[in-house]
Amino acid sequence: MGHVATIKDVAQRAGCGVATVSRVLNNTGPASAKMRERVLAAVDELDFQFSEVGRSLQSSTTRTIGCVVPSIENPVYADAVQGAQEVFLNAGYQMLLVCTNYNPEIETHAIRTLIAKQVDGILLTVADAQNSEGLDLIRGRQLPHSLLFNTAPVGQISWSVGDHAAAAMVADVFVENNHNHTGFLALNFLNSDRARQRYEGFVEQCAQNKMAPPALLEVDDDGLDLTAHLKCFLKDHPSLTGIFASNDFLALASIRSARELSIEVPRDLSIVGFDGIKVGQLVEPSLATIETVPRALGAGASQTILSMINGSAPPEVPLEEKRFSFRAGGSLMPLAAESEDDGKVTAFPPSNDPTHQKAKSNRRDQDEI
Amino acid sequence: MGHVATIKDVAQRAGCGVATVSRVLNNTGPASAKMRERVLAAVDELDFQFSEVGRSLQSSTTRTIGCVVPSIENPVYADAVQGAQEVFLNAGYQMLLVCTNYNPEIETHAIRTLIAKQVDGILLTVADAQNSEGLDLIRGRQLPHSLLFNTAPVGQISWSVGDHAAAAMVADVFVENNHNHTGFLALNFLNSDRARQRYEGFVEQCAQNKMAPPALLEVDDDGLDLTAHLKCFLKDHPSLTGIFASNDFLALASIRSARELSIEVPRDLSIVGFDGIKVGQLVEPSLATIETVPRALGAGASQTILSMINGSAPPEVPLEEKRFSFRAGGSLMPLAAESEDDGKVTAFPPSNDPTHQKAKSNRRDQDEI
DNA sequence: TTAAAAAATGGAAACGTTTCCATTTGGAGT
DNA sequence: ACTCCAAATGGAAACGTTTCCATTTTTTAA
Repeated sequence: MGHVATIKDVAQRAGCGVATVSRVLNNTGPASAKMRERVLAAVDELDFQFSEVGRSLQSSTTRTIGCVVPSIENPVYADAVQGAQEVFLNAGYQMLLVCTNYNPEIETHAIRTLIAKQVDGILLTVADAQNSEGLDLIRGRQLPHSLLFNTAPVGQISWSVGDHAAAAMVADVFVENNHNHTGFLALNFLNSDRARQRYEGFVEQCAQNKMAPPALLEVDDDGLDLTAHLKCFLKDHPSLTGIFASNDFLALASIRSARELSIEVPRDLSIVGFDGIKVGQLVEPSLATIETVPRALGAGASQTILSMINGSAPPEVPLEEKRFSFRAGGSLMPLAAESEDDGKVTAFPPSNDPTHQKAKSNRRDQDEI
Repeated sequence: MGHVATIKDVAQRAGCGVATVSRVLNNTGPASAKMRERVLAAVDELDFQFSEVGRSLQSSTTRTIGCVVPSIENPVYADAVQGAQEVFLNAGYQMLLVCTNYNPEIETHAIRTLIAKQVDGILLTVADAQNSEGLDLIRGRQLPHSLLFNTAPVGQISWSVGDHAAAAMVADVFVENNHNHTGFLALNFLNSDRARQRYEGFVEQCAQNKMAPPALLEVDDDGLDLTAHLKCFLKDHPSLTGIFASNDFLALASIRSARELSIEVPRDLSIVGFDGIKVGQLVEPSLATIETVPRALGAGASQTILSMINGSAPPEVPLEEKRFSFRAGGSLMPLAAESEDDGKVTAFPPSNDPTHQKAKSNRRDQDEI
């Protein structure tokens, strides 16, 4: 890597001062046609390009945005990050990406480094928005930023799904389909405040709907040993007819595990996912789920940050009903209505017993195309 | 954002010169205990943190790596990027990510900007490794870099899957299962040299195996109108019994479309995918596919770059057989052997006719757990 | 032709570091 | 008390820009 040309080299070659070169190249301030030409020629000959580092030092702006998310192996984050990246790129910003793997220490350290690198803003999904060292750092510096996916503390901007309300909607869907005994399947709560929000929303709305309190199955890794967990879970809760999985992968894995246990979905067990990943529509049965718009959230949050930087009007976070919706699918089937409808359901046929043939309404008209 | 402290502020507060502060904080050079303490106190009081911009200017190193990929909506790239990011982060580097959307202009522009930002290295998947303006730029500056997924031009390092050989393996699998009339399903070739490599490898090995030359179905978007395309395709090629989809999403979409056309997979049509995405094992039928190790490739390529930077020994690109393998799955079923085995197959029962009941070997023993 | 105004140009400071080198300080040995 | 040496310290230059301001050149008007 032989010496790479600086503005001084250009100036020398063009026989002028550096100020002139700067003016010509940035089109700031006057320059004679002859000078302009000589400078441009020199630039060409030397293959000169400004050093953004020098520029950043002088302008105290880096045209770089930090982005901190738990993981992009999860397509929800991947989509959001890509949406954000696109918005930033169009605005002339590049994006430093850090995946924290749900590890708060990495999160804090990454944010610290991003601040040191003088990013112009930070887009982030933290493990816990109520208690994030990194977030405090950012606030302390008054750095333009926006939360993404996190449910924001009061007074904070956040582009979130609306997990509480979305989960409540799932409870409503279950009750409409006569499922009163449900379960909630989650990856370990420690990971994220989103999972907790979903659980809370679901539990509360179940209560509201006079459904049985949902049983909780918390698994600690998304490996394929879900089958064993599921088996125990269903044994412990024989009256259970529907499971709300806190994300679509978990939902798909559940369907697979159920199949292995000779439990047919949705005949013996209905399953509803969360996120609305693309592949959910390709499989059989198709996945009933909460459809979200991660890309739009990512893009919106980015625009919020950009507007903070250039002082323009920030975009509004869309209303909740625009941020999620229920997507029907073959993994959820209505249960035959019980005799007593609004009271507490007392005796319930054990639906997860594969030998027990339930009234088999063949309705699959939901969203099958 | 009130004035953020610089090393000068610290020096002033500690009552010493900036050089001393630098020495103390970087543990480079001597400092008395008393001085050390005063500096540390000042740092604490002022909440001082070095500006990496200033550092970069002085050291002409940014501890930042550029990463350019087509898209992270594709989990293959997402995994690779995340693997890379992790390696970089552990080595103290952060990663600037650009998604090009398969657009060569964005690619070139992004690389130009990354160079201007003085990244210490670039990890990239280009649209066409044989002809990439951005790649030329990088080579011109002799910037540490590594290709990822691209099949490298001679003399170039690249962490690629080995698409040609992997696709050839699919041809072998098909022929072993008595599928001689196959099709190749691709997203538009213009997108990537990888798709072309796979097609070539498949075609060549089909010829090698004395199979019929594969029919090509090139679709231009991964929307859900694949059904119409597939219908035409199967009508045009009635003897076709197996399809090699150039990625797993396409494969899953094909299975879904087949289902819509009342073609049962694998009974009426076998399908093999490419990539080995996680969800392929969760669905029914499970997806026969080429399993790849994108995360490992991303990590390896990163280490290559790091070794170029610090002069250590670069890791070896693993042998092809370590980089991909065939994963059996329910979407592929052996065909009943034909009478003439090695000659060209002449008359073939139209397998895509759903009324035509083929010998139904129920073998699903492949990798079903 | 000359004066005044306008345009073009370059020098130098500033941005926040690190590091070289010269200077000062502190101790140990006499 | 003095010398000598090592340790500690600070000033200043350098990294690559932009921009202020002073200076030089050109143009315009009289």
